[in-house]
Formats: sequence, C-alpha cells, structure tokens
Amino acid sequence: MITIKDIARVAGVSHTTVSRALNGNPLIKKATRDKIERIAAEMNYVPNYSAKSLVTKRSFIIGLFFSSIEQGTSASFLVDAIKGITHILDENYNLTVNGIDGVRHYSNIQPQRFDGILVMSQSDEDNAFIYHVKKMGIPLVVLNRQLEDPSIMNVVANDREGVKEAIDHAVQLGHRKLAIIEGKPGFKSSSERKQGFLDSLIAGRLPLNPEYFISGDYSIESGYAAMSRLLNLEDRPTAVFCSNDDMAIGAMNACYAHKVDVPEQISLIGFDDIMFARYTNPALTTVRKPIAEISELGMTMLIQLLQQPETLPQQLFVKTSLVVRDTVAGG
Amino acid sequence: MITIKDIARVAGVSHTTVSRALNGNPLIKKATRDKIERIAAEMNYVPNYSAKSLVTKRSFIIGLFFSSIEQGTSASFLVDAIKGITHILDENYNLTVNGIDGVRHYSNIQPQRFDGILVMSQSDEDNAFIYHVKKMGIPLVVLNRQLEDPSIMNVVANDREGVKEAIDHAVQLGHRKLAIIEGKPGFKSSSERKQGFLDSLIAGRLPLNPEYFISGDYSIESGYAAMSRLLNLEDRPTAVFCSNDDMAIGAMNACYAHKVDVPEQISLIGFDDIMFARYTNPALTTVRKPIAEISELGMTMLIQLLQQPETLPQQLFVKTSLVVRDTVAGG
DNA sequence: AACTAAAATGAAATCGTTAACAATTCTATT
DNA sequence: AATAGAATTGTTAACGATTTCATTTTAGTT
Repeated sequence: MITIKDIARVAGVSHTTVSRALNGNPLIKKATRDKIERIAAEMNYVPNYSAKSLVTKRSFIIGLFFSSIEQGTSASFLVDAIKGITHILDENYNLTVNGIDGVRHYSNIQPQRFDGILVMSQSDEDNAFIYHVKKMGIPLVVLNRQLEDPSIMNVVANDREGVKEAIDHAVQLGHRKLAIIEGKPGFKSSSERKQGFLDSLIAGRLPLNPEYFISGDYSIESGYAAMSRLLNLEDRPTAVFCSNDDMAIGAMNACYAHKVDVPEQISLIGFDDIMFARYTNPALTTVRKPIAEISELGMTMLIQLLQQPETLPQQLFVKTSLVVRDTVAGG
Repeated sequence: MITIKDIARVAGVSHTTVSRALNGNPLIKKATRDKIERIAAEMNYVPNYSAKSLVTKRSFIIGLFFSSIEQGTSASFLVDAIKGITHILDENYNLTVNGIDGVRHYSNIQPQRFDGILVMSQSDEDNAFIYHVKKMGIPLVVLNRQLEDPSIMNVVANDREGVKEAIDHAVQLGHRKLAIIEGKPGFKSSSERKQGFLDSLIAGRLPLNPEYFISGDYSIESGYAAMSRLLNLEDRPTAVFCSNDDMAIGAMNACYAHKVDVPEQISLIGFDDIMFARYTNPALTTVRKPIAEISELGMTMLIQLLQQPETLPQQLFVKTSLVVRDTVAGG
C-alpha cells in the first residue's frame, strides 16, 4: 500500500507537502505540485479514506434511507431514487441504502458515520428516525413526503395540482360521476391527492357523492377491494381516480375479474407513473411523479448543505405531469 | 464525542483495557468488563469506525454492484437483492449500491474501501470489473450469472431445469406447437434457458420448428416485436415461452394489440416471477427465480469468505420453481 | 548587497483505535 | 511465607492522513 510518505521519499519533499499538493492547496509551487502528481500517478497512489476520515471527521458516506425495503411495492421507487442520486453524487462518496425499519440501533446513526442523509419517506412513522438524524446534527434532506416542519429541508412533488390536472382532463372528456380510491389514512400524500380531486370537482361544480369516496392503503390488494365495491354500486361512477398506480393495477385486476372493460365501461386514472403503468393492458393514464428528479434535486440540496451548513432549509416542489394513455375514454 | 480514553478515565483503567473489554477479549476479568460496559453505555459511547478501520484495515463496507442501474428493467431485481442482503448483513456493516457502468475509476475499487463485494451480474461485460476485483484481492461473490471460472464464488439459479419443468407443464396440457422468444444473444442465461426449452421438446419427441425460435434481448419492446412476428405466422404456435417476464409482458401487449386472447388463443410462459407477473391480466404463469434467496446465499458465502479467506470457491445452484397462474390453457 | 515581505516547505502533534510487549496482580503450591 | 505460573492490566507505538506553527527559500525594494 502506497502512502504519502512513500511519495514524499521519491519526490524528495516532506509528506506534508505531498498532502497539500494532492489536495489542491494553493500554497504549493506549480512545479512541485506537477512533479508530485506525476509521481503519485506513476506509483498508483490511492488515498486511505480511513485515515482521511479520522482526521477530517468526514466519512464520505451518504446514507439513503427508505421507510422500508422489506415490504411495500416501492420497487421502481428505489431504482429511480438511486438512479437520480448516483447521477449527481461524486464518485468518491459512497451511497449506502437502508430501510428505516431495519435500523435497530439508533446509535449507529451519527455524524461520524454519515456525512449526510437522504430520507425517502413514505410514512409519518419515519418521523422518529428523521428527528433522531436532525438531533444528531447530520445534514438531512427528506424526500417525497411533505413535512410540516419548516426547519427540515424537504423536496416533494406537487401532488395536489397534479391530481387536479388529471381530474380536469377526465371532466373535460365528459365525465360527471367520478370516484376516488384514497391512499393510506394519515399520510400527507393521501390527503393532498384527495384535495386535488376535490379541487377539480368543486371547480367543475360537480356533485360530491359520498359513495364515490372509498378508502384504500396504497396496496394493490386494497385497490382491488375498493374497485370491487365501486363496481357493485347500483349507480357506478364512470371514472375512478386511484391515489397511486399500484391501486390502479389492483383496480384493473378487479375490472378484469368482473369482466368490465377499461376504458369502455369505466375509466381509470393512476398516480406515480411507475414503470409498469406503460405496459398494463390497456396502458394506464396516470400522473407522473418524477422520483428521479426529486432525488437529484434532494442530493443537490444535500451537497449544498454539506458545503454550506448555514444554508436555510427550504421546501421545494417538483412539478408532476399528466401522462395520457389509454384508460380514460369520453364520459 | 466520547472516546475510549474518556471511558478509561472514568473507569480508572487504561484505554487498552477498555478497548479489550468492549471487543470481547477474553483476557479481561468479568468484573472489569461489566463495569466498563456499564460506563460505556451510560456515556453513550459509540466507536469511531474511521479509527477502527485505520488500524484494522477493515472498512465495514460491503459493495453491491449491478451491471447497471441507469438502464434496464432490473427494478424488482434490485429491491429483492437488497432485501436478501440486508436480511443477512450485520448492522454495523454498511451496504453500498452501485452500477458497474458508473464506476469510472477502478482505482476506487480496492481492499481498503470494500471488505467484500457482491456482483449482481447480468452481462458478460461485467467481466472486466469482476477480474479487477479479483486481482485486487477483495473477497468476491458473483450472483445471478453463471461464470465459467471455477476460481470465483458463484451463486446462480438452475435456469435450465426450471424452464424444462415449465415447458413440460405446457406439453402435458397438450401443447405441441411451442415457440421460444430468446434472451439477449451472448448471455449465458439465454442459452441455458433455451437449453431447458429444447430439453423438454426433445424429451417429449416434439418437432423443432425453426420458425418458432425468435430472438429477443430481454427488453419489453423486444418481447412485443417477437410476439408480433409469431402472431403473423401462418401456422401459429399454441404456446410461447418468453425467456424473461419483461418480454412476456411485451408479448402480452402484442397480443392485446392484435386482439388475440391469452390464454384462449395462445398460451404464455415467462421467467423470473417479477413482482408484476402476478398482476397482469391474465396473471402470468412463470418460473420463479428466487433473487432474494440467491442474494442471501451470496451474502452468507461472502461473510464466510471474510471470516475464512481460505474457503474454497464453489458454484452454488438455487432451485427455481414453476408458478402456475392463468396464461397457459389446454393446448 | 542588504533587508524585508511573501511564498513555499517542513516538523511535530493529532485524530481514536488496536496490538505487541512489558509489567503487575492473583492463586495455588510448597 | 515464598514463589512459580497464570491471569489481568498497562505502556507505547503504530495506522495514514491533516493541520498548526515554525522555518527556509524566493523575490522585490532600497
């Protein structure tokens, strides 16, 4: 293992000079720097990160925490997030991936081990973890779930507007009887999306039929169950907004099982635009939530926070977009 | 930041004793150990991993490398893999996730930074990376893709047998005209799965129709294209084996577009059992490749390798299983 | 040429831990 | 009570980098 001392010996300088030269310290004369860099390259020198970490107190590790990776359908989620982050992240940082539910000892979560933490949050159960991170003083950005706390950097999609736009689209096509399958109770995203749904109906002066508000929990199964209830209604809705794509897939399964044609007999709208939304039969019309962009932006904010710890926390919104495919027909 | 020296001062012993007590060294008297452990807990001591790493030359980092996370449909793949690994992995190890295609400087891949590396390999283009890791002497396990090299620890599914079993199932149901959409040319998995297909046809003494061998590349789009060709054939097959679920989904899309009913007019079999296979309409009959188990086993082998570097490399096979759902009808 | 300020380099301490070796304290035996 | 051997504990030096402070070299001015 080559160390800076080895390089120093060859270059005929002190190891201090080598350290400085290799770290871009401006005090070093160009000639010496060039020489040292050449020798370092020739000797295949690679810095020892443990030693670096010990003295600089930086770990070169960024932690990405999901609510859970053991359960839930967050598959494309995880991939898109990692994609976005690695896209931005400097190569000599390491990105670690964990489920919050897998963290048994909070003592492992401290500044010494993580230079910064990104939380891809799906549930308010993450709060305990989030506040631990905050208390420990680790630079933190929370993604995907809107926080009430303005002291924490937060990047989320503008769900409400996105949903409104989608429902407007259906209304414009003539739908008057619209139903919603709601997300998991207690989740901010659930109420935001419901609000968007209501915004549109109210703006369009459409009646609100209590039978058309069905609760779900974001799982495929709950989408199936909820849709079954809607299909059994005497006065069926003509279009159904599912608060996420997973439930929309469950809903499509229910339609298939009940031999109800989508979109001829009933229209369907999802939310998220997961990878498979494009490949359902028929292809799902949905609201795209740009997880990769959210992650990129979050990582960018985190880097900013690392470089300038005094940066003020903000709440950033990323725009969603309506993806029109084949599950919405004229009302 | 509490260090062992702080604890030593309070306990009235030397820091060496503290180090030993906290690391389970048997030389320490039970009474002193208990006392030190109590004090450490009271003071909320957490070891400094950088310092530990520096002297023990272990990084406490396990690297998980995918062929790519930027492209490809390996979404559920990634999740299942991480799931399996974190399930086994000790909490004071960190798991980092990377795409091999994202590694620009091989110099970052060395023993100093990774205690061990798992490669979830999908392509033989990974070989350069794999051999770099091997050359560096980093404990290594390659998952998912069968290697020719017996000097590398390798965990894979027994694709060939799995496919044979699935095709046997279709043959048993009366199918005589079977087609295959092949995987990406050059991939070991492609030829293995094709072999399983052939094994079954040959065992069943069925004719091999060259028109029924269509090439694909594991992408949804290639599945769509390949299926379209099959559907345009004068003498259509009655059942089609798709070398992975993604292509099966593409194939289903093609059937839907051509208004061909699955399974009434044509039967479909996939491979992998990705999460969405269960939720296609109709639900896809497929061969389950247990990625989580492969990953768990791989991680177990890696731990073994860390503890006993002299462990002989092996090639381990994990059993696949046929998942019968609704895309295969009687022939 | 002498002198001074600026620029470049070096010496030594430090980060928190483990490990080799030395020193001390027990325990049991005589 | 002395003593050997085992059982514990302590001293000191690493590990490979950065950083503070001191020193040397260089360049500019008179």
